[in-house]
Amino acid sequence: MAKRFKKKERQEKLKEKLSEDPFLTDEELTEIFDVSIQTIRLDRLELGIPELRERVKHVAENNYSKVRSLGGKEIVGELVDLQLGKSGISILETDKNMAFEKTNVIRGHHIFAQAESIAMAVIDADVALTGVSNIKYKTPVEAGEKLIAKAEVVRIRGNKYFVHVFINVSQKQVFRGKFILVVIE
Amino acid sequence: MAKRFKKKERQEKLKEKLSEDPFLTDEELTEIFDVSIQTIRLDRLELGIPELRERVKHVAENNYSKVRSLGGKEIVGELVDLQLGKSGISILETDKNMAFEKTNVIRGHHIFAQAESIAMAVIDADVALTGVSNIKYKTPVEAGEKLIAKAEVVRIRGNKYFVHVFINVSQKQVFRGKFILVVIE
DNA sequence: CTTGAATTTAGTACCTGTTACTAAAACTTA
DNA sequence: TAAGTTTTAGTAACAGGTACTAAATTCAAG
Repeated sequence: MAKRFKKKERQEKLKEKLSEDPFLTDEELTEIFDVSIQTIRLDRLELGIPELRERVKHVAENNYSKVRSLGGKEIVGELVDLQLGKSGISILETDKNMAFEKTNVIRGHHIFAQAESIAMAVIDADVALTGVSNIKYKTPVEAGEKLIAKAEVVRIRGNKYFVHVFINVSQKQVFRGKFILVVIE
Repeated sequence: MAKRFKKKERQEKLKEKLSEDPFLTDEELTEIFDVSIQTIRLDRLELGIPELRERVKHVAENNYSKVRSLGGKEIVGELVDLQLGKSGISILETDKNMAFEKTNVIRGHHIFAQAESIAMAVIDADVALTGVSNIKYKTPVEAGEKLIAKAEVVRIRGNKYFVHVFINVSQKQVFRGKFILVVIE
């Protein structure tokens, strides 16, 4: 990696490199492009690319909230109504990060995660999800649409809870699922 | 926030604070606990908590790969075998981040995401997930276990693909699901 | 009340990865 | 060859630290 490009080409490659790996220091870039560190800095300045620490911080910040809302301990979506043991409603605002790039369609597991987590929220206990059946994605959801999930406990048998979840986007149903949750004592 | 604690209590709170918000500088912590910056540093040293930049970097690094594997464009899990239009196998190493804190049981949507994404991978096209049925989580998966997902295309009808996915943990089946995928032209 | 240990504070030198700035050198191109 | 562009060199300063030494303060027990 010691080929010398001229300015424009180098700056293109620089952008590319940094979007691939935002963790590269100016010094490491020096070696990649075989120019002085000043040149790298001028390039970053011209391209409006912030310094390493800022880049890392952005990656961290973006994903910090993402992790909290998908994979974190909190429920996916915002809980707006809850009658413990009976029913609950949550709202999830979708965005581009949850969608396929080309089609802008929300990835299924985000919808599933909302459904799963509202189902668990209505049961106030340590719960294991052991069975789900009869899931249906009725229509694709686009980034930006607001998902409203309603969960209802329909039957309790021993430590097993049967919960139905329906998700709507402005009156139109986009998802339904029947969950079987097992409470762990 | 200017109450003075003694060492042990302060260190407990410090750990808590930083796990809530790892972006706090020593200086900000000084204000929170109303002690000198040296004390904060001693505390971090004793508790083995790295400096701000390291913390931010860790958040960024963790999520950089996490986002690529959950929510990102790539598939969830590692693709180890693929016969396009027919079948595929992926492996997902689970960890604590994917699990419930108390029970150490992997959250359902991670398993679902792996299943969904291997199902989509076997169909080489822009695909929308419109229907899933007959999902079953047979046994809870614990953090650290390795999930092996096998997907198989069982029927094609027009632009609809019927895919079965089975996920095993060391021979034992933990999940099965039937997906209906619609190819977008 | 005093002595000794634990705890906290103060201060210095040094580190990394930078910004901001000045100035010189090296190459293009007319 | 002169002028302009691009690159390099070098300096001071900054944030957010580490690592270390030493002094001041607090606390507990005799």
